[in-house]
Formats: sequence, C-alpha cells, structure tokens
Amino acid sequence: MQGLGGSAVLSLTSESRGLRTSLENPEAECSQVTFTKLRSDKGVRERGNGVNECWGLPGLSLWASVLSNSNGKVLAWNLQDCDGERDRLLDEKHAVDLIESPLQAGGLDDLASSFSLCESCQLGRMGPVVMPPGKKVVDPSSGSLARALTPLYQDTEADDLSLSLSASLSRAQDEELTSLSWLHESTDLLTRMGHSGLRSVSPVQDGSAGNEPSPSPSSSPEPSFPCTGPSRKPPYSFSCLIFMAIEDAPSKRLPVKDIYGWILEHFPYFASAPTGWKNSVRHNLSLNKCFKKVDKDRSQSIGKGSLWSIDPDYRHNLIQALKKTPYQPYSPRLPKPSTSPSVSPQQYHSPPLWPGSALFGKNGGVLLQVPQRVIQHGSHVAAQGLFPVIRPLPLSPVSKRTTAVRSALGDFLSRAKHSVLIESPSNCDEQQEDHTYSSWQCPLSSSPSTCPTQDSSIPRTLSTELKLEQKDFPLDRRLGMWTKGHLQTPRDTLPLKKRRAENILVKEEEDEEEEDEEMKEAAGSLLHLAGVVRSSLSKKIIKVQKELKEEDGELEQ
DNA sequence: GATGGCCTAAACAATG
DNA sequence: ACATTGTTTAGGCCAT
Repeated sequence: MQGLGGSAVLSLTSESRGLRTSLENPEAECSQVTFTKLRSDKGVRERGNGVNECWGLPGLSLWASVLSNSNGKVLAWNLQDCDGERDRLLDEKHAVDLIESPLQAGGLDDLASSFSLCESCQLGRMGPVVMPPGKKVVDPSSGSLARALTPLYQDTEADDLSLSLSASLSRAQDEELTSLSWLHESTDLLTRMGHSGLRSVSPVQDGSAGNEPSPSPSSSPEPSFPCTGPSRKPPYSFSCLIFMAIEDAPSKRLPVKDIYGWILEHFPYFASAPTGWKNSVRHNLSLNKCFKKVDKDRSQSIGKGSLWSIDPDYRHNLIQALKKTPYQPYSPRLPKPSTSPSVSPQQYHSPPLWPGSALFGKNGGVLLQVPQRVIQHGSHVAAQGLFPVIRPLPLSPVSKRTTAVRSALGDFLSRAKHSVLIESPSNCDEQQEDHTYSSWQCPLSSSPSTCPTQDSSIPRTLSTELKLEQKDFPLDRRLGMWTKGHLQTPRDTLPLKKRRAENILVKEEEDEEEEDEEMKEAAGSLLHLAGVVRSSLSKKIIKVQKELKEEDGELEQ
C-alpha cells in the first residue's frame, strides 16, 4: 500500500452560514488528501437552515458530506463513495483535506472523536483536524479509503480521540449532543452517504433523493473499489421492495407502475439494470401471496391494471422478511465471507429499528421523529470515532433518521459487545459486479444468519416492527404459511391467489400478541441503547472538556 | 443430495 | 395495434 506520508487532514472552518472548508494552502501544513467540492445544497434539509456540502477526493470514489446548521455547527458529516457521482457533480476545487472516516451521522461527536487536531493547522478554535502521526496513512489507490483506515481505529479509543476536540466542537457538542437530537439533523446528511469500502450495493444517490439514476458501475474510474459503486443491487428481495413501496404509499396501495417508480426512485440501480426487473416485480406480485390485488375503484382512473396492497395476513411475514434480510438474499458469485472467528458479523448490524415502527411510537418518539417517508438504500456507512466499527448500513435519501439512529445504536451496541475488528480487504476485493437484481452481500458477514436484520429503513408507516432479536425458530414455522413450500395443504395445488382467496386463517390476535411481545423486547433494548449512547457521549464530552481546560491551563502558564 | 428461497426469463392472456 | 399488466411455468443459483 502506498502511503501518503504524514497524516491526512480534515480542515473545517465554521463560518457564519454553514460550514466551509477553508484552508488556503492545506498542503503546506499537513494535508494529505485533497478533496474537491462537489456541491453545496442549501435549504434542503427538512429543518431548513441546513447546509450540506459535499467534498470529493479526485481519484477516489469518495466524497465527504458535511452538514451544518445555520450557525455553522457541524451536525454531521461523513464520507461516502460516489463514483461517477463525483465526476458528474464535481464543480469547483477546494483545498479541503479530509481523512477518512466514515462517520455516520454522528455530528460533532464523531467528528471530533475521529480526528486529532493538527496544531499547526488550527484555524481559530475550529481548525483542521489531523490524524495522529502515529496512524497509518491512507492510500487513495489502494481501494476503500475507509477500509484502509479502519484498522487505524481499531484501538483508537478515548486516548487518541482526546486529542481531537477543539473548543468550538466541544461547545457545539454541548448543544448538539446533549440529546440524541443530533440524529435528527444528521440523518439528512445520509441522503448522500454511503460508505466506500463496504458499501457493496449501495444505490447511492445524490441529494435529489434518487431522482437521477446513478451512473452505471462501469462509469466508475476506480477499479480499485470493487466493493463500491452507486449502481449496486439493493439488498432486498423484490418482495421487500414491493412491500416497502406499498407501505410507503399513503393509501397503502399502488399500481404496478407506481411500484416501479418507487423502486426506481429509491434504488437507482434499477434505472440502469436490465428491464427484466419489472417482470420480476410483476412476477412477485402475482406469485407472492403477501400481495393482494385490490379491485380498482371505478371512480379512480389510474389507467390499466389494479392496485396492489399488502395482505394484512401476511404483512407480518413481510416485516419478518425485511428483518431477516441478511443483505444477501441472493448473492451468486459473491465470495464466501471470511470465517475469521475474530469477526463477529453481528457487530456490523444494527437492530432492525426504524422510527416508523410501533416500537418508536410506543416509546414516545424518544429517539427520533420519523421522516415522512423512510426508505432504504443498500449502502453502507462506516462508523468511526464514536462508532469506529465499519459496518454496512443501508441508506436512503429518505430514511435518514431511521438509518442514523439504527446505525448509531447498532454500531454502539455492537462495539460494546465485540472488539473492533476489521474485515479483510480481500473479502471485498473479490466481490464482483453482479447483475442479478438483488444480489448483495454483507461484505462482513459470514453467513446470512450472522448478518441479520441490518435492516434498513422501512417505511415509517409500517405498523408493526422488527424485533431486535431473531426468533430461534424459522419464520416459516412460526407462521406456517409463509412459503409455498410449506403450504402442505391441498391448497398448495391451487394458484397462490386462489389459495389466498380461500381465506387461509391467520389469527390476527395471535400476531398482535406476538408483535406486542416483540415490541416490548425491542423497546427495552432500544431504551437501553439510548442510555448507553447518551452515557457514552456525555463521558466523552466531559473528558474532552476536561482536557481542553487542562490545555488552556497549560497555555496560560 | 434435498429442499426452500429467490431471481430471471419467457410465454401468454387480459386490459386500456 | 400497441403497450402495459397479470399469470404461469421453467430453470438456475445459493443457502441450509
């Protein structure tokens, strides 16, 4: 690996409006990696006042997004892979130096936690942040920047991190991080985020929430990023995609055309995929008993075809399927994941939480408010700093908060439970483009069963929620009729739709009870997580503040 | 090796 | 006539 020498730099300067990178000549100081500005979107955040600037690094499939509020406070930032997106959007060059660090939705806390101040480059109280000299350097040509850097942070705990917080960051932290409200803000940022190294599928989009199809994988000029690219397959099966689409619809029913549209909108991969996927969607609608055709209201003129809805009897199944989505529903040609015992795939996965779930509702929206539409992308965010474990995280332009919370909490939980270990790059390198529509594999998982429920965002309107823990018995045993293969009754010989028409009974009461149990479990776990996270944040802030005071004291002397 | 889940392709009919 | 939608069948790959 060719190092860059020295340390990489993150330079950020808070200005009156938004956050702007501002080094005049960063190379003169300690820059190692120069990012170029991709774009700046203002006023597009849900809460307004948001400024989201994106910075890309030429030669790397990476770009950085920095979200700040109107006061210039950094709410969140992250790096992501953008491949062709970068080329397409790159407009002006700035001497911005970032290091790595996929910080997901972490705001100042993560930002500060993952970088050390470069004293020589400090700009006021919020100066450049530099990687500790002892840290390894990233080689842009070596593939995933995040991957390359990740090991550097395996043991980068508070000791190293303590170097990094500037006073302004600390102040902002006080305001931004005393609650988890930062996640509200930061999730917006996730619109554009993915993770370079681990995001093997991620249909990364630009800030337009997926209105524009991502460039084809071939457009990526960096073959060294085998795991990256904006046009990777979503991690979800078609049934899950359809489910999300329908659930995302206010009326909970959609014509096929709109289902297409939804999928295209949220998973731009399909824009450039062979058209067969539409056939697959229709095939799924017809074959999967979870989907029910709704007789069209004559008064409604939706054109040809019917509306499709979720069969309430099978809705739970779909949720379970989403929950179970191992991110490799079908992954031909993907390498066998590392079986290294030191890597626990679970650490890379967040619990299947999303703000729209009843879980959140029952917890009074403790963690988040729910975005109106929560969708998911199969992209990954690597968390470092506070959540240094690089883990895949599905992202979507509209599921930001969900993603942020679940990712953050999941990261934290995972980190607490496991030592931080990083995947082998070869794992990723072996991945190849697969044009099966849904092929995706958790690059860090060793098996679907161990790479579970990293769900992703799911439409908030889902009225049931995923459980934090898997049942220890198969879904099809729980629900009996989930798969046609388990439909052992004579009905099996009937077409699925006809079978459905025969009113296969599923006791809703039982489902409700089961869901209640799940919600209770999930609620407990979530609240615990929230407490852990807050506790961690508080400790970190206190520590940094203490160190700053000490530094001030030394300066005075 | 059997089984199940999922994907893909294709053919065909129905519909607007 | 055409495009779209819906159904069905078949075959393949992968994981269990």
